[in-house]
Amino acid sequence: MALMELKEAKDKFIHTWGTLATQWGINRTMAQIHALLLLSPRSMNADEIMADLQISRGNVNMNLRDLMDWGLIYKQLLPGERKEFFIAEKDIWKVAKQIAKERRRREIGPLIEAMEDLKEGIQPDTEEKEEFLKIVNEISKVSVFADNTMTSLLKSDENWLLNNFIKVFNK
Amino acid sequence: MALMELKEAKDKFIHTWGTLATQWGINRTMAQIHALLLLSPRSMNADEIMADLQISRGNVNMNLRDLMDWGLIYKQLLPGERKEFFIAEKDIWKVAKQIAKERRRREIGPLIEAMEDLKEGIQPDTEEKEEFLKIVNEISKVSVFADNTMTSLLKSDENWLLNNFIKVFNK
DNA sequence: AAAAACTTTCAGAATATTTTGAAAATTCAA
DNA sequence: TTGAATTTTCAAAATATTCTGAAAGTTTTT
Repeated sequence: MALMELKEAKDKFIHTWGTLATQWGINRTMAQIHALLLLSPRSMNADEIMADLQISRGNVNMNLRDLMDWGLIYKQLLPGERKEFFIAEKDIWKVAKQIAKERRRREIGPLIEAMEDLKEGIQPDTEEKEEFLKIVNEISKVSVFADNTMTSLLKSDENWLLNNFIKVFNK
Repeated sequence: MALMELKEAKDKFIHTWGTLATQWGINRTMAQIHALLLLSPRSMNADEIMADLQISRGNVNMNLRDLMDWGLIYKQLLPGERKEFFIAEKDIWKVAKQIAKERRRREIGPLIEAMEDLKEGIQPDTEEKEEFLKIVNEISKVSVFADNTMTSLLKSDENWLLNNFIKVFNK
């Protein structure tokens, strides 16, 4: 890409972040607000975000709440200000961990639960039922494994250690 | 959940798989066809899938192709049959790896590329631009790390080794 | 207590995604 | 070849998701 001015690059960042997000099952506007706050050196209020991204108040409000649920932004009450201000977590490692954590909770958790339910509902008293349970059990095992792996990665704040482990594995 | 008959359990499995899939940004019908084939002891053709899930031919055709792109099902040409038959990969570890691989490719790849583009477009000749590049660089680092981690996990066919590593980490 | 400042809600509108099904294209047997 | 069987395409319809903006709710100031 050719040389860009800062404003242009920031817009591209916000736009790109929004587009990629839809590919990961995240709402585009939520991602754009997140990107905007990530790039903003100071906290912003709803009106500023509305003006910046040209979106409605309701939309901003809803997505700010979602972003807080995801643990990606914080509410900041400034002295002497009635309005609420929002600031993004700037430590990208924390951001990544937060996203991974949330996705683990939303994507793997329900899968494990659903498989447990199925296991409990079926008595393996025929060949067919055994076949079925075999698959359910396998999925159960794999999802518990994925869950554990995620948890481990998230717990390891010593990234260098993990990093080294990974490098060895790559050889 | 109370005791279920096999048919009921299979339907629940297919339904659940479809619902969960939408939460991970995957098309519901694609997931249902996948679930149906996972549970089917024999390969199925388009007409059978249409009848089973009550969906149109076009829909079945499109999603079968997507499932093949994901590497989750295979086309099977049976001798003496004009119709194409499809069979799912039954090894759940392979399925999980395939899904992880595909998501890595679709979700992390474009992110890395986008950040590289931004880095190239900006000259760090002002304080502001340096700030911006710092964030882009951080995201770049984190996504390359995530990419490597995924790759390592995928390469390790010796699951026991990884499993042990993970257990140690959990202590 | 009233009013002003601000946030939240939610029904309807706008947009995006998925699905249908008939027509076009392809494959294969005769 | 021809034509029957099968697969693929794609425009329009159905469905699902997201967004708007005005009204309702809340908090703070006077």
